[in-house]
Amino acid sequence: MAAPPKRVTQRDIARLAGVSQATVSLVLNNRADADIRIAPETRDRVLRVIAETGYVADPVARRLASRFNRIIGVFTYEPAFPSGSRDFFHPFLLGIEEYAERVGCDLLLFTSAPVVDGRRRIFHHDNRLRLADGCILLGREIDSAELQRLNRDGYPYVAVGRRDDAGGPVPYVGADYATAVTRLVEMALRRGHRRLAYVGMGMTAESSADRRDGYLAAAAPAESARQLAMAAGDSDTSLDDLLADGTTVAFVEDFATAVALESAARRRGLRVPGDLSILTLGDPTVPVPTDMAFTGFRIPREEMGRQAVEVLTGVIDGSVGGLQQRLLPCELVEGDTLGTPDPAVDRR
Amino acid sequence: MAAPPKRVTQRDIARLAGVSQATVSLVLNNRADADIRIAPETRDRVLRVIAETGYVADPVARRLASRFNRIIGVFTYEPAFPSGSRDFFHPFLLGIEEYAERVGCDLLLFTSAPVVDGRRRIFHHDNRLRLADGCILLGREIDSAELQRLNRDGYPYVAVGRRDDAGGPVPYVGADYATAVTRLVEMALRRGHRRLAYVGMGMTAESSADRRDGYLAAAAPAESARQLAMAAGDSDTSLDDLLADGTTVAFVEDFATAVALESAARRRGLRVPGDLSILTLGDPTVPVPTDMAFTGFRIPREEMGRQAVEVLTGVIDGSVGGLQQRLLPCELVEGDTLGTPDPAVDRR
DNA sequence: TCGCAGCGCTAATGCGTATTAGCACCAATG
DNA sequence: CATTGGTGCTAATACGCATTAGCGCTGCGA
Repeated sequence: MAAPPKRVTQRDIARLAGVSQATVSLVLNNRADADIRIAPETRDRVLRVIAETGYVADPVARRLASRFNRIIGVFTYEPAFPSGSRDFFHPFLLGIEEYAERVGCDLLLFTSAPVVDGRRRIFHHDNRLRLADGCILLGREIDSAELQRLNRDGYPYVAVGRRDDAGGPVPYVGADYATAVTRLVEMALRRGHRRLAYVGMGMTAESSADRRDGYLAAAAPAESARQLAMAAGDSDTSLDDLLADGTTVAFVEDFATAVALESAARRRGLRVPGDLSILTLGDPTVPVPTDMAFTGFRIPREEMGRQAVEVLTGVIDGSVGGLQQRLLPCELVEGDTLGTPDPAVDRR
Repeated sequence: MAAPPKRVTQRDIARLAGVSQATVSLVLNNRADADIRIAPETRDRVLRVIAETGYVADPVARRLASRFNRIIGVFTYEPAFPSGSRDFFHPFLLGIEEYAERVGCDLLLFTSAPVVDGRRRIFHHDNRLRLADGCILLGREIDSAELQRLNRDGYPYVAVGRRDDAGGPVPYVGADYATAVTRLVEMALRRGHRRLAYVGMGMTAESSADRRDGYLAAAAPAESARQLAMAAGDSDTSLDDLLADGTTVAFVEDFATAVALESAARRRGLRVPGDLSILTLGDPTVPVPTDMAFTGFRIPREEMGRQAVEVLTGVIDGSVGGLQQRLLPCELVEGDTLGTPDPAVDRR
C-alpha cells in the first residue's frame, strides 16, 4: 500500500486556531442560524488557518455525517464510450455534463457494474449506488426489475427515455416519439400517400413501441398500413416485400436501416422519393455515411440530458414534488426523401 | 429534503443473524486471516440474512473506515463531452472506461471544478479529489502549480500526455511525438526535400514542444528548416510565406490547419503533394471534412487511456514501484500528401 | 446583590464500516 | 487440577465531519 499521506483534518485546523473542531465545522459551513454565533475575529482566524494549510473537507466524511454529496451517478446499460454506440450516448452525456457543471455536481460513471447475461446490472453484491445522491439511467432497454428495486428502495433516479411502470411509475425525461411519428405520417398522407409501411427493428423497448403507436394512431386514413421488421443486412428482401405490396412510403425506425434501404432502391434503379419515399424516425446512432438528406425528425438528446439532471437534482433536494415525467418534442426535419406518390404507377 | 429512507446496515444484519456487527463485517469481507475464524454455520447464517435483505455495504462508510474506494477520478481541463473537443477526449475516455471496467473501478468525472480565468481548477475550496483513490488528468495544457500541489500532497495521479517536471517528476502516459515527427522528417529528407517548414499553433504545451524537438532533431541535413505559427484562419498569408521561401514540405501540427492549408493551395491551382507536400502531426481533434488522405501519424489515444488507468491503479495499490513515465509509439500513416519536390522548380 | 438573557463557544454524539485486542469456552496436556 | 493452546466470537475504537444540547461568561435590570 502506498504510504498514507497524513491529511489535514478539522482537528488540525482547530488546534492551530485554538478553537474546537465543532467551531471549524461551523465556520466552514458558514452557519448563521439564529442560535449559532461565531465572533468575527474567531471566524477570521479559522479562515486564515484554513487558507494557510489549504485544508479541504473530506467529502467522504462529509457525506457520511450529513446526507448529500453533490454527486450524480450515471448508469449506462452499455459501455458509455464505445465507438459503436458513440453517437447514441454522446449527446446525452454532453447535456448531462453541461448541466451538472452548472449546478456544481460531479458525475460518477458506474463502469464497475458487472455484466451478467449480456447486460450490465445495477444491483450486485458491491454496488456503489449510494456514493451518489441519485442516478441517471441511460440505455435503450432498462431492466424493469431493477427499476422496481430502485422504486422500492426509494433511491432517487431518472430514466432518460420514457419507461413503462415498474412496480410504480418511473420518473423520466423522454422524447415524444409518438407525436413526431404521427406528424410524419400526416405529412405523408397530405402528400397523397395511401400505402404505408413501418419498418422497425423488432425491439420491445418503449422507444420502439412509442414510434409504432404514433404510426398506428395516424395511419387510419391510409389504404394499407403495414409493419415489418428489418435489419440493415436484409435490405433487398425487405425492399422486394415493400414493392410487391405497392408501398409508397416507408417509415424506418433505424437510421442505418433507412440508409441501407435507400441504397438498395438506388441499386435497382428506383428513385427516392420518386418511386419510394423513405422517412427516418430519429438521428443516426452509429456513424453511417450517406449523402441523402433524409426527412424525419431530430431527437433532442442534449436537452434530454440537461433536463434529466435538472429533474434529478430537484428530486434529490426535494424542490420538485410529485412524479416527474417529461416528454420533449422532436423537431421535424424536412429532407429530400418524402415525395408525392406517382399516380401513374400502381406497382401492385 | 427527501424523506431519508432508512437503510439496512450491518447492525441490522447482525441483529437478525444474532451476531455482532464486527462478525458481519468479517463475513462480508471474507476475512480468513490466521487469527480470524468464523464457524461455517455462522457464516452461512449471516450470508443468508444478507441475501434476504439485499444488504449492500455503504461505500462511503467503507471508504472512511478503510482506505480505498475503487474509484478513479477523471479531471478534464475542458468539459469532457463538448462537440468541440469531442474527437480529442473521446478516444481517451474510451480506453479509460474499458480498462476501468476490467479492473472493476468506477469513474468520477470532476465536472464540478469551477472555471477560474478561463480554465478549470483542480484545487478549490470544495474539491472532491479524495472521493477517488487517484486521478487521471486530461488536457492539452495542465497547470504546473496544480501538479506541484498534487505531488506535495502525495495524491496518486497520472497525466495523459507527457508533462515536464513540476516540483518533482510527473507520472504520465504519453505519446512519443518527438520520434514520430523525426521519422516523418527523415522520410521527407529521403524523398529529396531540403526546404522544410514546421507549422505550429504557437502553443507552449509539452505536446507541441515535443513535436518541435523531433522536427529540429532530424532537420539538420536540410538547407532550411523554418518554424512558423499559423491558425486555420490565416491560411492564405501563411501559404504566401511558405511559397516565397521555396518551402517544399510543411509539417503541420494541427490537422484542421493542414486541411485549411491544402484547400488554400488548391485554390491557387497548386498541387499537393506535387507543388507542396503537407504532413500532419496527429489525428483530427475536431471533425473536419476533407477528402485528402494526409500523410502523418496516428496517436494511440485509446491505448493511452487504458495504460493511464493501469498505471494509476498500480500506483494506488502500490504494486508498481518507482516513477511511471511511459511514452507510447505513434503509428506512421502513409497518405497521399508527401511527394517528391519538383527539381525543375525553384520557387525562391 | 441576584437573576436573567443574550452571546460565543465546546463536549458529546452519530453516521456505517474495518480493525484489533482480547474474552469465554473447550480440549488436550503435564 | 492447573496450565496451555486453539477456537469463535465480541467490545471498543477509529475514520472525519455535522449537529445539537448546553456551559461559562458578560452586562443589564430589578
